[in-house]
Amino acid sequence: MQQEPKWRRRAEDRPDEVLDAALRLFASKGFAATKVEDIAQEAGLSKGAIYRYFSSKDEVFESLVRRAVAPIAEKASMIAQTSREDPRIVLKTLLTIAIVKLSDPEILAVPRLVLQEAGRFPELAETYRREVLDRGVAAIEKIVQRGIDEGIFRPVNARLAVRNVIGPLVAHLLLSQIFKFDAERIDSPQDFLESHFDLLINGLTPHTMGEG
Amino acid sequence: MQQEPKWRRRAEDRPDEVLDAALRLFASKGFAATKVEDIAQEAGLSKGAIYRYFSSKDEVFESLVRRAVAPIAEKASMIAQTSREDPRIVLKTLLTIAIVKLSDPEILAVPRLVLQEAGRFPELAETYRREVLDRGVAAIEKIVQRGIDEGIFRPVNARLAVRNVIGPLVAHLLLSQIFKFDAERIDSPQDFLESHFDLLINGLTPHTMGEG
DNA sequence: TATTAGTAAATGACCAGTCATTTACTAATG
DNA sequence: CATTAGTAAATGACTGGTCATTTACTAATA
Repeated sequence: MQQEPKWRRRAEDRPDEVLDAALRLFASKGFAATKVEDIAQEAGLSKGAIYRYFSSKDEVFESLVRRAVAPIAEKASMIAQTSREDPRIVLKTLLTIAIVKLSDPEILAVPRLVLQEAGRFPELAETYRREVLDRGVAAIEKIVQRGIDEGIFRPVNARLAVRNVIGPLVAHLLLSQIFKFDAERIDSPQDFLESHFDLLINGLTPHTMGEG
Repeated sequence: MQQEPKWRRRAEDRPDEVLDAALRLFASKGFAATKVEDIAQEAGLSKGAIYRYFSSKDEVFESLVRRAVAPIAEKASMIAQTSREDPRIVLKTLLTIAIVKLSDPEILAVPRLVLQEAGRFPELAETYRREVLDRGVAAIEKIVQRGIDEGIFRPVNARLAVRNVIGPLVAHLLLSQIFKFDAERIDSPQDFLESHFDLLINGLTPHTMGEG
């Protein structure tokens, strides 16, 4: 009888599988604490085989980040030339998408890792800043500015207001995902989003009566 | 002629000096990439001497964090039973203090490190959450709640609103300090603070006319 | 069979932690 | 006060283990 082969040649799929495995491990244990052998095992491969596809452990990490960055960068650019809809709706849509995506630990892992390892991989951090942060921030700034121009928002500094849009989201993720803050009380993403959006829009809205 | 001694016995000062040195190095290169020998050199000591004061590299890190946490925990507790002043003023004062402190990279380094190494030091992260985050968040929540009770703020969910108070600050630090975002354009802490406070208070203020 | 994906074992750099030894300081004693 | 015995602080060479990377070989497949 013919034996099943002990392993198969699957050169096409290997690189992505290695990156998937590495992401899972880096996310839970961090870059330094993850051995190349761990990655190999998680990917169902031998250690040596990793080096057929990646020249070093560092390169695994860099590839990982670049793979994740590419689609985000595209999406952010599209948002920039966004629809003519009410900017309040656009903001809420964006925030909803962002919180849904980032509530998945696997997705949150990449920005977390970039942040974590920014010291050891300054070029990578720079790439991430340029491809993701710059574009994302620019997109939001544009939306806020349009709201101001259309008289829907007060004439605030749009660039600085961006921090008020994304900040609470970051804080929420930091507290709930990373510091396991309030793990018992259930602050659902929906509740948070409602609260944040309410405060944000109320803060941006011109209230024609002067302050007391 | 009498030689200067090659070293001096200064057992009193050593531990703090070691922690100072470690903080500087951990902050710039991260925990894993910092060798015990590096710390020793930075502290003007030999590697072996480190082990007279700390039983391991891990313990150096833990001591470092605990030393930094203690005074913050105290301060946060005091803020909780805060004055009867206008909660808007109290919030602005708090935010001002926070941004001034955290704009010093040496001070920001500790929460950054805790965040970075939360995976490898779960107990430490837990301690930090309990001693710093829980108390800080509770203090801010109390202030917001008082504002609501006194009719100065709208009846929002105070616990969730905390994220809108601290979030933009976190985002600002993340962008400016860590990702060197906008390093060329000068978004001074003051400008940011003004913008944030304006949006925050406007968001919290009840505007008696109904919307639209 | 030639080529290439893959394995498993070897290599060597690196580094946390140890320890035998040296040096600075202190206190007892004449 | 001078000598010296005692002790704590500090050194730096060394060790043992851990990995990232390399190499020598083997199995799959075109």
